[in-house]
Amino acid sequence: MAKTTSPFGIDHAPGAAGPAARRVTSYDVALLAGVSQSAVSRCFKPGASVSKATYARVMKAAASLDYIPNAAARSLITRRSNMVAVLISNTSNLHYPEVLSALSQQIARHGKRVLLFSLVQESDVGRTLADVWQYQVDGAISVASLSDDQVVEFRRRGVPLVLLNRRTPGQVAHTVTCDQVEAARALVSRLAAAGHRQFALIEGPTDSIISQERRRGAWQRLTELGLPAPLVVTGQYDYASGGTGLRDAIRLLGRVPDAVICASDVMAIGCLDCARHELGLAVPGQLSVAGFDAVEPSNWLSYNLTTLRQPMEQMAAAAADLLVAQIDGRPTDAHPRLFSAQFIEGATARLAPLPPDMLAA
Amino acid sequence: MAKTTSPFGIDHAPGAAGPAARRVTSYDVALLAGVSQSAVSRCFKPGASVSKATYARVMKAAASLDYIPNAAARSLITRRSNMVAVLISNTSNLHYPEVLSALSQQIARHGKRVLLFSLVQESDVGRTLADVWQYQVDGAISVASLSDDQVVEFRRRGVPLVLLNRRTPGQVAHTVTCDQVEAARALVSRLAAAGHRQFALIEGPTDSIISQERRRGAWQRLTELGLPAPLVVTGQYDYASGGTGLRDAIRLLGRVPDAVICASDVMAIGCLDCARHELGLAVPGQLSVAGFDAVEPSNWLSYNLTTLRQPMEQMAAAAADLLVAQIDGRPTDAHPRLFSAQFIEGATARLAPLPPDMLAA
DNA sequence: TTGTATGCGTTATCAT
DNA sequence: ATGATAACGCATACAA
Repeated sequence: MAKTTSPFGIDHAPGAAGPAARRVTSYDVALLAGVSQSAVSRCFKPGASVSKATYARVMKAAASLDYIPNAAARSLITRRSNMVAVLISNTSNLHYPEVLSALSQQIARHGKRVLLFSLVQESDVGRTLADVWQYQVDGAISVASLSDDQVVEFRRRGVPLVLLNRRTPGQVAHTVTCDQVEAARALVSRLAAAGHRQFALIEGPTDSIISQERRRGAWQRLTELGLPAPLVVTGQYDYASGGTGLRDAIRLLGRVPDAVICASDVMAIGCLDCARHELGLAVPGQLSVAGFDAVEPSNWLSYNLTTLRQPMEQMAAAAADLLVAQIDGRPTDAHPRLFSAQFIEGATARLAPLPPDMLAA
Repeated sequence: MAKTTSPFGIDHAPGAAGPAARRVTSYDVALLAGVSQSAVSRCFKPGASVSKATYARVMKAAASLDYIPNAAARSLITRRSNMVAVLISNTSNLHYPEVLSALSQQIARHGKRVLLFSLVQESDVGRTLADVWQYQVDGAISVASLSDDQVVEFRRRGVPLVLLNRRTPGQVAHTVTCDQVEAARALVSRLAAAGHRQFALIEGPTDSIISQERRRGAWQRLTELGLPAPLVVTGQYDYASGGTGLRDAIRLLGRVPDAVICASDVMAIGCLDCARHELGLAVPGQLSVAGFDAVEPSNWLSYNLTTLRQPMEQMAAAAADLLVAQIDGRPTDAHPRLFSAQFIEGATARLAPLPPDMLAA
């Protein structure tokens, strides 16, 4: 605690910091407290059998030595690292901050920590997985798409896995998702009821399952309502894709569509800006625009976007709970946790009030 | 790899997943390869002394057994966990995603992984620190403010530390920062040169050092230029603070200021939206607005904000390099890594071209 | 309740 | 280049 007197308030270049003064172990504490090492160990295990007296002496000694149990050593014997791997890619993940901080909070509630595997591309999972095994994580939450083989490998290695907002092609795994099909259907229903007929969809990358489901839902509902097939263009979930998507749609369609549904808010915002500032279109006067995710900017005055919010907090909590249940060996049924998106009316789409049963359609 | 035939493609509830089939160890590999366990160990250590022949046999055996070294056991003896703690709060950190993914990439370049300590409040550091010690991380990067005592504790425990975009009150630590004073000065210079006289500053939380430096720089330069003192109001770095900040400023000032400098882009955007959509002010006609950070939305057509970009990629790389240098015991001088912000002209502030020497002032 | 002894899976040391 | 052996720091079964 003593402050030094060098001009920098630092003795040496910090980091030289004394050649790693031997670490304080439970033996040191035991010696000082006059008990055995196992007694010390027990004192740090909640619900162990220790007398008040020794507990007090041990804790006092521990405090005076600044003793803190070594998680590496502990995990070697307990086979619990208290770490959870989170696989996530920033590029294809729209609410990286919300998801990650929500996950981190929820995982911390269970006394575990997030070991972050941040992918540049979602397709980098393969190369990353070997690292995941090394670190002996207790489980993993993937916000990136996994192949069947990868899911199987988790199972084979006995590492519990939960997919958040992703699905696997074939293999069944524990998943926490938001019902994208239902959300897209509800959106189309509302727009159709307000008189929109010609739709355009600006999608995410073709391999994005979420985007596929959103398209499927929209398509389904349009068909049911007997409306013309939507024009579909592909984007990258980013701002620029919204603008180019709109231009492409108009060109291919030979006219301005009645409504554009974008697979992400950021694309919807790009579309909106392009419509208003570049094409001079009135939104929602001449064109309705809707997005997905309810990211923060969608709520800003300049946009006030019509969108659908996923209950991310709850989903993160569900994912953490589900994972920890598996880790603890508690029975966990395989059925997917499915949440519903919340419709945010916004002001970028012309909407008519609807009978409630239609909303659920 | 064999797929099962149950209706779910799953044998049991996944996660039951067989009672933790005994882990494959280096002994198993040694046995299969017909060598000693130490031979196996050496094969996984880069630059160890192994013959081509045994290396091949070991690797083959390892592959067939799916062997992967156990990081917990390794770190116990090597005293290297290959994990770096990252302390960051999402609320007070404006570019959480950029920072975090940049840090993760850069740390991965050094063969290490990020153990995430996501704080709800920056002030939660204290409670979090005990966890950091437990996990035996090789070092830490803090994007949250640390007290002097906390910095000292890192040193005492021999855990290398780098502060990213933060400083400590007294203690000197390794820091990577962006020169906020210079940035604010440059901004004021440009605005003053274009004729703005009455400034308002919408700041971040009073304990935010970054915000303090930005104010100091702005104030300094205004004084030098003989301009009236700016009106200062405090916000929370969020969207709403921008609007309320602007209203307060106008009320306290009795008029609309010539220019508002916001301590974050998000506040600047809030200010902008309030000015245009609620107060009906023309920006930059009647009012100039500028922000800091160049977050993605600042670049969107609806805003096109005048702001200053911090070179986050480079800063993250510098932080990672600096930390790893300390971890590896390489000499590291204590002088802070100071980056310069890049001026983004945008279209929300009336600007006049300036002689280049004035920009540096 | 407490202490003794053993093992977790690896790397490091030291012979050979 | 290779193998035996000793740590690393802790938790646990068992004896006391």
